[in-house]
Order: sequence, then C-alpha cells, then structure tokens
Amino acid sequence: MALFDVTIEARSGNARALTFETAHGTVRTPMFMPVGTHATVKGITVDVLHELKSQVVLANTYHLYMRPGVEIIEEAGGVQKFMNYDGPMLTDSGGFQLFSLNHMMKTDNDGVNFKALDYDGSKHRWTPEINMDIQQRIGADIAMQLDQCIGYPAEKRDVAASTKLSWEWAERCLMAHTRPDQGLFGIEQGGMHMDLRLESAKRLLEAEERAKAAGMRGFAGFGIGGYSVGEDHKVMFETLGEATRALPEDRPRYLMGVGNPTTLVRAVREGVDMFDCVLPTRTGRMGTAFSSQGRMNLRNAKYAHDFTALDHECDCPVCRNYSRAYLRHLVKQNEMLGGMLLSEHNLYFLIHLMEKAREAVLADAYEEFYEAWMASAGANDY
RNA sequence: GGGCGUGUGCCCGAGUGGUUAAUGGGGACGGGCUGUAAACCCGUUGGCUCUGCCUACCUAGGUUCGAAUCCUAGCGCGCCCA
Repeated sequence: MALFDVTIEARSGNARALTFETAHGTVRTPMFMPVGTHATVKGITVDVLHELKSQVVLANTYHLYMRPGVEIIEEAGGVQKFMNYDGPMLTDSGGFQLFSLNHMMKTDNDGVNFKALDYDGSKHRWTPEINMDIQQRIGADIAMQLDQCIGYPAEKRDVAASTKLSWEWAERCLMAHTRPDQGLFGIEQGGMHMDLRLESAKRLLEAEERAKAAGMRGFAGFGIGGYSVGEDHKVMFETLGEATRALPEDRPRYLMGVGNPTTLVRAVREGVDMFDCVLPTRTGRMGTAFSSQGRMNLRNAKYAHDFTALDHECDCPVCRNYSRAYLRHLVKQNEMLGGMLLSEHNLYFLIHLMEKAREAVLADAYEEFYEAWMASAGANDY
C-alpha cells in the first residue's frame, strides 16, 4: 500500500475503524496520541511508549524550532532518530502556540511576526511556506498545516476571519509541501459555528483540488481544531458531529487537543479517529490518575493506607506493580517516579480505551460500548 | 556559681509599643489542569452559639489609653567564663 492510503476496516454507526500507512508503520484508529512537545513525552521513556503500544507521538514545531533548533534535528537525521522513537510521529505546526501564548505577534494575510517570549524574546516571521519548510526538515510522518486557533468565547466575525485565514494558509501549505514520506493534514476551524465549520471543510477540499491540479498532493488527513478552547462539552458536541462528518470519509479525522476519556468515547461515536492531549501526562505528573471509577487525586489522604492497585480494572504495568499508598507517597514526596508512573498509567488508560473502542467498531457494537461507558463510574468526572 | 543571648500559631521563622489571629516558607487538607511557557497553579489551615464574639506570640506579675513588642521574677534552651 502507498503511504497514507486509508482502509476503512469497519463502521459502527458513525464510528469508524481505519488503518493507514506511514513510513514508520501502520496506524490503527480510533487511537490516542501521546504528546511529546519537546521531542519527549514527559516522564516516559521510548521503551515505555512501546510497552504502552503507543502509535503516533506528537512533537511541536514551534518548540523544536526554538530549541534545539531545526539544524540540530536535521543533523540527528530527523526527529525520530533524534529521540530514538521509531514509530510514527506527527508535528503540530506551532500555530496553536503562536495564538494561545502571548507572543506579541502581528498577523497579516501573508504570515505572522512573533516574539519568542517564552524563550529569548527573539523575533521571528512564519508564513505557511516557512512553516512547511521547518516541518519537512524536522521530518515527522505527519505535518499539520499552519493554522490559526481562536479562543472561546469570540465574536463570530473574528472567528470567520480567522477561519478564512486558516483555509487560505491550508492551500499554501499544500502548495509548499513536497516531502514524499510525510503526509500533511489540513485543519478545519470555525469555532462553535456550524456554518463556518461547513464552509471551512468545503474550502479545504477546494484548496486540495487546486493543489492537485497544480501537481501537488492532497491532504493525508484532517485536523479538527478550535475545540476544547474554553467551551463546555455541551457546546462542543452541538457542532462536533456534523463538523466531523463534513470532512471526507476516506481520510483520518483528528480532534486536536482533547483527552478527557468520556469526550473521546463520545467523539469516536461522532466519527472522530484520532486524538492528542497533554491531559494524561500533565495530570499524571501533577498527581491525578484516570480510572474506571473516574479521576483519582492521589494526593488525597484517603489513599494513605490503601495498598490495593491504582485501578482495579486496569492491567497496565503500574496497576500490576504498585499500590495507591505507594503512589500517593511518591506524589506527596514530589518524587519524580510518581509523576512518571501516573503518566504511564494515564497514557495506557487512553490508549487502551481507544483499543477497546476499535474492537467495538470492528464488532459493529460501538453503541453498546458507548452506552456501557456512559453508564460506568469512569464517566463520572465528565 | 557568673555573664550574655534566646523563647511567636503543627514545624521553621518575620514582626520589636498603636489597622489585622499576626509577613514568609514548610507541612497538612482540598481543588484545578484538554493541538504542554506546567515535576505546575489556586484555595484552606486557633475556637465558637461565626455579618459578631472568645482565646492567642513560654509562665506570672507590672508599666501604658494601648504590648507578641517595654520592665521584674520564674522556667526552658544556647554560648562563654568559672
């Protein structure tokens, strides 16, 4: 099979089970991607990533561009070689960083000027073309288009302008993207407005047509951006389903930045295939665990004498080997192992949850899977 | 035995006559974290019959309109001299 050829293995309602090829292996969906912003999933070794059956790992273009710099990553032979992860990787464009952090930036139609206030205050200019060049040199299997992510709430005309900019930049990214072993994902925007979502999806496909007519490749998949930016779940799901299904069926759909277990289960039901989120590693590092009973804060005194497994229904290495009392002790002592183990468990939890979702789709039993999850204690924290 | 110093809330430690249960750490307890500026951030932490009252800065007296802050004695601790 050619790279990024997609096979729809099964459908169950709107939920799908896909496979697609990358230069570093086959990706099976639905799936969750650990975030490794600085070319490391915080607290998690590559060996553990393999044990967890992690598929795609994210890295961040903006952060790697700032440090260690693109040259060093090229010198290493690409981001995979640099961090010694031989599985598929994806780089986020860094658009989210530029627009979510205070970078004193100035956006024009052609690109964006920004100051790297979180590094050294240095001035930079990115255009879609420059960003594509950087991502192709970093060399992950999947690159994300440079887009603009707008917060919530926002005036509709601002969302509309931002969404337009994103689809215009999507086309320029397509035109600038030539690396043969790397796929490019476009990103749908539109905030919480259904009409803007639909227009965004339509414009991305039109851009793709023009790119192909110009001899370029199309999108390997699509990000769904601009959700999970402050709105509550109810608001997101008012548009998410239709916004997802407005994207082509024959390409993976990636809901960006969402990691709440219940949101994943619900979004798969709407037709989403891929997720990434810092939530499992960040909350784990800070002492919170996902579990079949909902979120657990291991700092809580009630676990001090609890020598049972973290999650009684989980068979991950952490749950097999360590007690709640010990994990609480590590967290309370601020021992780095505590954050590492809870990160590992949380990643396993989401990866495994999506494996079960995939099995349910393959068995055409997603609705049952969904109902069972929503009725379970695991959905409590939603 | 003598001299000097010191004694603050669970712990360390600021305050050295005049809002205020009393700065700041730590600890404890709780909450948050969603395309990672996060091994981070935010609350609470004397008691009660809780829009107010009571008890509090080693103990007991005293000075003062007013003291954790000044004085006296005692007790504890530290250092030095015998």
